Amino acid sequence: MNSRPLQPIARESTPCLIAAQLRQHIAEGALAPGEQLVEMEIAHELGVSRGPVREAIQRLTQEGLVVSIRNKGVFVSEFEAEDLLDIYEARTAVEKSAALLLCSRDRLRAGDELLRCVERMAEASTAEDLGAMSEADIAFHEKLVEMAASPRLSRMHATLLTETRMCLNRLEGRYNDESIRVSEHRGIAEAIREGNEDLAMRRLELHKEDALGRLLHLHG
Amino acid sequence: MNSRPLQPIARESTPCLIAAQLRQHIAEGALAPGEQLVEMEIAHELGVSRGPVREAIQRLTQEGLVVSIRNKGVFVSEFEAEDLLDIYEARTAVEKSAALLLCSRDRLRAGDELLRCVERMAEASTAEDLGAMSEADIAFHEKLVEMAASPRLSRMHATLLTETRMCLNRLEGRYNDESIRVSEHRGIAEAIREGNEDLAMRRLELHKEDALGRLLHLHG
DNA sequence: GCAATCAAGGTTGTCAACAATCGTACAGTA
DNA sequence: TACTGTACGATTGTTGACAACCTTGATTGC
Repeated sequence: MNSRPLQPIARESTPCLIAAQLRQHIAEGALAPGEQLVEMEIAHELGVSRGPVREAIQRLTQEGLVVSIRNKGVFVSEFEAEDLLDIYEARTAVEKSAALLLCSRDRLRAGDELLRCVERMAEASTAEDLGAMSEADIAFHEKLVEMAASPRLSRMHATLLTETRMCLNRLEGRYNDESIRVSEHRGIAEAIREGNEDLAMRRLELHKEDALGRLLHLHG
Repeated sequence: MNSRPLQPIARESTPCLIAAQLRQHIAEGALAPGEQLVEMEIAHELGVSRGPVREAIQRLTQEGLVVSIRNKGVFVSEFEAEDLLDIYEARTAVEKSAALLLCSRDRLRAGDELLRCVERMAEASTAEDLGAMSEADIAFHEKLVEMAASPRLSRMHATLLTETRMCLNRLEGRYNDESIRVSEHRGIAEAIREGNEDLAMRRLELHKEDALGRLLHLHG
């Protein structure tokens, strides 16, 4: 059944693996905003030298997940209300563009795939599993952009999604209208499936404002 | 007259300076697509060790300006027709979002500022200075996003602009309807100044398709 | 003539040590 | 008491050397 029995081996480089691990820790909140990342510490913990660690941290710096202060250290970024606005603004910009591409190319297949993501959200919602809920939420947006098959949009989106995860961590379990959250996503998926560009745009815009409303309400 | 007599000093780090220099060389075409960048060579040329150079190159890799092949080397990215589509798609996504922000915030000031950029384009056009023309073109788009005051949109856009520069280099002096190019930009600026969101969107979309049409015509 | 093998060269990947810089605590002085 | 100067600790910034790896070309055997 395996169409490609032998896949080209391409084990990722050490810095890449380290960066992925750190990224996940930050997204999950294991490394809290404001916390310092010490090169030597991480290096010792992973059993490698400072070089690869330094390279990994530098990637996170460029992604904006951590900020580096010369001769002082690197720290996990802290988000202000301003940043929340910016993250969601940028993310929506990318997703709108992706949705437009899908509408004019893969409508049906994309719509169905997204509806499948919505189903997983609904399941998590009825199970009242908030962690799975957030994961499914993220997965929906990831899929949306991924299917647009635009390397640059995807790359920009990946960073924004990590930042979104960081935001969602902060309000984990603190908001409760999960049904709205599910139906919003379903609305977007259906609009794309129907190829109704204007509707998809409006619903993505609404989704952004809704999420921001919730986040800023908790933040302020 | 000086409101801030003492500005906080913040000289950029060595890798940052190196990256900027390499980026410019790539954008200008001094480092042609496909060409190899050898760490040791660059290090020796700049009088530093491989460390900072490596860090700078790594930034360019993450920006997608160069591709790195393990144990072989890093090479300036080569663009296929597919990439041209992707670059302009992503760039327009960012610029549309920026334009919307400007429409609902800074309309008049932004519009005027952009019209000033258009003036510089027009001057370059009458002087038939194609280099200045391209620079003014880029400056217009840079200003557009910069004024939206969104750090994330700006960061994404910066990379896309460098890639755009690389594209424009290839057709320098090979297309001639400069008046259309100027009027397209003027149209976008005016739509923003008037706060006409729909019109601005349509004109940005048109601008993208026009540019792509020219580029792909020369490419294929 | 052709294929497989082997060696050489070059490039990146990794490492440990050293230098530069910054923040802080503490003592000294007006 | 408040301010200045100084020494210390910690962290990053930088360097040169070494190891791993891939590519390439020549050489050998068939």
